[in-house]
Amino acid sequence: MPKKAASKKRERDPEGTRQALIDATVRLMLQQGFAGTSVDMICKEAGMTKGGFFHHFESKEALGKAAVEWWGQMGASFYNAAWQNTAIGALERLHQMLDIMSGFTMRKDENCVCMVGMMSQELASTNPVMQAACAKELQSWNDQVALMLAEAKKQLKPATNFDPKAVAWFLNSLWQGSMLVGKAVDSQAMIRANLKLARTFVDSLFDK
Amino acid sequence: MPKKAASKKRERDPEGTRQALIDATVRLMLQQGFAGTSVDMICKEAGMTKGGFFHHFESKEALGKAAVEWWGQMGASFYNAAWQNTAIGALERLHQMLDIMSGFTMRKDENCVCMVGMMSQELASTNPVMQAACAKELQSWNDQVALMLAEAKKQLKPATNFDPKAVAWFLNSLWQGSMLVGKAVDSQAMIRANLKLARTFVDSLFDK
DNA sequence: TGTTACATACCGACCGGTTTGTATGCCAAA
DNA sequence: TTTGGCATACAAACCGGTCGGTATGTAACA
Repeated sequence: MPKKAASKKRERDPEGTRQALIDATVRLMLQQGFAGTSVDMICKEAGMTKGGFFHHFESKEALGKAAVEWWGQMGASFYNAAWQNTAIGALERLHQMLDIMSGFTMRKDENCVCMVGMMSQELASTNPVMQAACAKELQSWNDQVALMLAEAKKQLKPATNFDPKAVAWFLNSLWQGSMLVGKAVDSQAMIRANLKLARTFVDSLFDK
Repeated sequence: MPKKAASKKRERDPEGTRQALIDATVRLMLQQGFAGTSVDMICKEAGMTKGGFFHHFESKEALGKAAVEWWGQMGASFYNAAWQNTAIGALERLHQMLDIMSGFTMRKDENCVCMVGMMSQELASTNPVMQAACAKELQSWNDQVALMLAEAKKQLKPATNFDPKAVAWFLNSLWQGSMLVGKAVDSQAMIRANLKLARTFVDSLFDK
């Protein structure tokens, strides 16, 4: 969403340059992590020089934060197809979300990995700024899922009482862990199998 | 286990020095990750100099591999209390394992984190040596859990048929993801809640 | 037992290259 | 003519790893 209407053809496109830097960061850090990715590499990947980079971001950390936030928005825009689907019941929405997640494992030449999970694992215990940024994204994902679970509880008979937020954290953790383990054992099929089991777990929360 | 009886007092202790380097590595990398931890820092932490370090390990990567392997042995020695407990049934052994995992969240001044998970997340996609080392540890954990699940299947009536290995990967992923998310949102209680839900999930695989 | 010969454990200076970040200046758009 | 976007050049610290040297232990042999 550009702040000014891009009516004229712009030769200079600071907003685009900034986004190009974020895109390059995501691409590289998803492969190599934060510390393993240098500002020089990011600049090269984005077709930019260091001076230009530091014009847009005051530090590497600030860029990392921006990249995590962008990843969160990006993700939400995918998940919204399920989250906002008021045409179907809450449990079906959860199913649809799991299908979307499964879809992430199907892309050719692109592994199913998460920027938030990677930055959390690497930086959460030493970098408060990045930790807060990651926690925020995980929180908001969780809130959405908990919302659906709470709604499903109203629409259906829960088999036993359960805490929507706790179950959401369960699914959140499973998802992050699946991507982590999937990368190590190099199996996207395992991630899909996990999501299938997650579906039966969610179903088992409700009667019938 | 020294090769020769240590009857005399030894001033030099290469085995101990090597282990001290591994210990220091685990301590530091658990906080800062692989790339975020320099060889100099490790040497300082272990009270050793760089020259000495490279006498014991040919590279930083070799040390990382050794640290991951040591972590795997360390973990197995904890889990064995459950894995090898032939006095109880397989499902009870699974319960006991989940309790052990829960215990990891209770330690003061020590977060519940995993060396294997951290190295996987950071290095699996760029460093084949570390990826293989991590995959091996995750595999062997999984094999042990799958074994218990298969045995439980024989001892009890499964509610529905399930694949022990797939369920083991599910639990493995949940466990890794719980530690990851727990670090980001700074909540060991959430990890414990996840493990409790894992227990009900495992129980739901069997009738009654 | 004393001596010689050698292997092992360890030290710390040093190397080339890379790191994040800065200082400065050019050039096009407003 | 001013301002903002970007490039060039540079700084100072730090990186993994090497190297020459020393201290310590062991084995063979006289």
